[in-house]
Amino acid sequence: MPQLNGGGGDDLGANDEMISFKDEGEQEEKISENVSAERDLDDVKSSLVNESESSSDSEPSVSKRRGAPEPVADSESYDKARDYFSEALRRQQDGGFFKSPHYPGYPFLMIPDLTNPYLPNGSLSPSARTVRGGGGSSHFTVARSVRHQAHSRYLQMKWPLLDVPGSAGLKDSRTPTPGHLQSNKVPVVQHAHHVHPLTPLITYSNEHFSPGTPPSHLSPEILDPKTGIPRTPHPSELSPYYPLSPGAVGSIAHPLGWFMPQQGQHMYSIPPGGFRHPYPALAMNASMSSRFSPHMVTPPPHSLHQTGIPHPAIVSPAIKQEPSGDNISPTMQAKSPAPHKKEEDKKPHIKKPLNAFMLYMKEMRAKVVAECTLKESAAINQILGRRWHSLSREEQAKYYELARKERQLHSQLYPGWSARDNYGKRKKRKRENKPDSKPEVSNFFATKCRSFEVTQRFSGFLGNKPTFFLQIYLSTDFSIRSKKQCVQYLPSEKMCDSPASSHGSMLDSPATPSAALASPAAPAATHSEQAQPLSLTTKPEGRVHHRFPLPGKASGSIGTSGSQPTTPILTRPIPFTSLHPSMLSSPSPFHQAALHTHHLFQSQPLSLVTKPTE
DNA sequence: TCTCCTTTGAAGGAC
DNA sequence: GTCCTTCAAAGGAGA
Repeated sequence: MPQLNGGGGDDLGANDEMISFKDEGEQEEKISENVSAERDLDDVKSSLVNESESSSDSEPSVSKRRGAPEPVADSESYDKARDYFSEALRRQQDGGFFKSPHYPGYPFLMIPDLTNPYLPNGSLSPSARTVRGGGGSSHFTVARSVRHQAHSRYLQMKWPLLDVPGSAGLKDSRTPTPGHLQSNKVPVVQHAHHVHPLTPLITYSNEHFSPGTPPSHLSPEILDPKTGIPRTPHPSELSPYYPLSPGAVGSIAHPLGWFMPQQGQHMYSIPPGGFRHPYPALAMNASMSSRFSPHMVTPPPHSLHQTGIPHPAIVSPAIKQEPSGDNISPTMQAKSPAPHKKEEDKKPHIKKPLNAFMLYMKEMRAKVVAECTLKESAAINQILGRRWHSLSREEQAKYYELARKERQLHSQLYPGWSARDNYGKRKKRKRENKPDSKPEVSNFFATKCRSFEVTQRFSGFLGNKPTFFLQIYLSTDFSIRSKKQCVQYLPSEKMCDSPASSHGSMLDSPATPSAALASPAAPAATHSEQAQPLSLTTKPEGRVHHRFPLPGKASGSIGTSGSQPTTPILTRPIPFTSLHPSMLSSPSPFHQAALHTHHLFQSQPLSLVTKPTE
């Protein structure tokens, strides 16, 4: 019998896409933030719900839910969910995936949200970017779904807590209940800050920061839920290498913070032999008194080079060859007309200030490399991305604050600089990949998504009610993909991965509450241990799990980490054809699949995985 | 030598 | 207002 435990493994096809549905632990106040998003999709829902509309009156409104979040879990609700799944499956099989009102070519799944009054529809994303388009209503969690950045694509869904009534109707009697759940009835919501039993090398703990940083769940409001701007943490929470003063423009840096290796390293790459400080000239001019103080962040243009040391954010061939080159401010250069191409080429390249994640990466990369013995940055970045999501609010807030300071200083140093200035300055990108990006995504489901498979899995208990996740596999055909595949997570990397999973899954990162706190615009769910209905989000996991190597792409798709074994991460999804006969009572294959796989009981969030059509 | 991969976030342009 | 694209870092890998 196929299993879907992320901890085990199934080398998903090179084009597989996986979506992890995680418990975000969102608070009910988040619901109000998503009302607008829900409205935006009302028309779509209304066109899909049909008969379900008639029963909508019985469903709690958003406001009601906000005021009196009371889980609704009964057989009728589940029947509705089943019907909606059936409808979703039917439409999908008909080639008519749900269409986004904003991007008609972008499909999304509409998942009934019948049981989770806490569900902050639309606030599911680990990043603000992926939140867009999300939404839902008291009936639905609309999961929109396609993100395409560069060549990464993943579905995005949000799944309500599927609270099976009494666990009688649907819960398979064969589904064993984990002993620890039976004993204490504690929801098996694995929060990211829980140390993974197999991950002793987690490095993003408070050890890097102030030792007194309280647990995130004790101070869950460090990010402004409205503005998304992280609240300035207490200085004691901040990295000693990036001391920040709350509310102050400037701050007193560690006198030698810029000179310290590793954690105190510069923010911008510099030529070999360069100065290891983000703003060396300023640091020297200011005698290291204040790295960000206003009096020093607006130096005269020529001061940038008066020391002969280039700004680390400036990368120019001239600087690389002649560090003491011209004295013209890069801003002035950027603004000055460039009649000749050669002159343009000589313009210093003022790099973008690093964002919070980049700062985090810069700091943690070395550790991850050391711990995981990985060298490929793509793989390292995947791990870092996971860890980033596993960070507590406070920890992430530190980097957001750092990034904010960096941007502030950068803008003051180069007031005329625009990120647009760097467009096209990087190594020539393959423009040929650009046109196919959106069309590929737009037609992705219509042409490549053949079917999907669902596995319902026991998650744990909320109170005394069993909860379940769904794991959905989308059958797709990614033969159109031609890009080189990056390395996948491999078993040996598990030791380096985030402790998101309670069972070693590298795919699901279950119950990572930081899914919503990756961005300051998406305040994190708390790490609260209180029993909240599980809301599920998605993660772009699938690309790193390759089940089927693509023709001509095998080298880059499976086990490209050299010595890394190629043990599959996920087991093979359950095909419809393998459904147990006893589970085929429902007319809906979707339902059948859900029922059939119900006996799988691992404490794992819903995951949506696409697989290539064989 | 150049580009891709891979991650998240910020910024700017397009609509 | 929303969405998309690009770039920031990193270094191995492939073309």
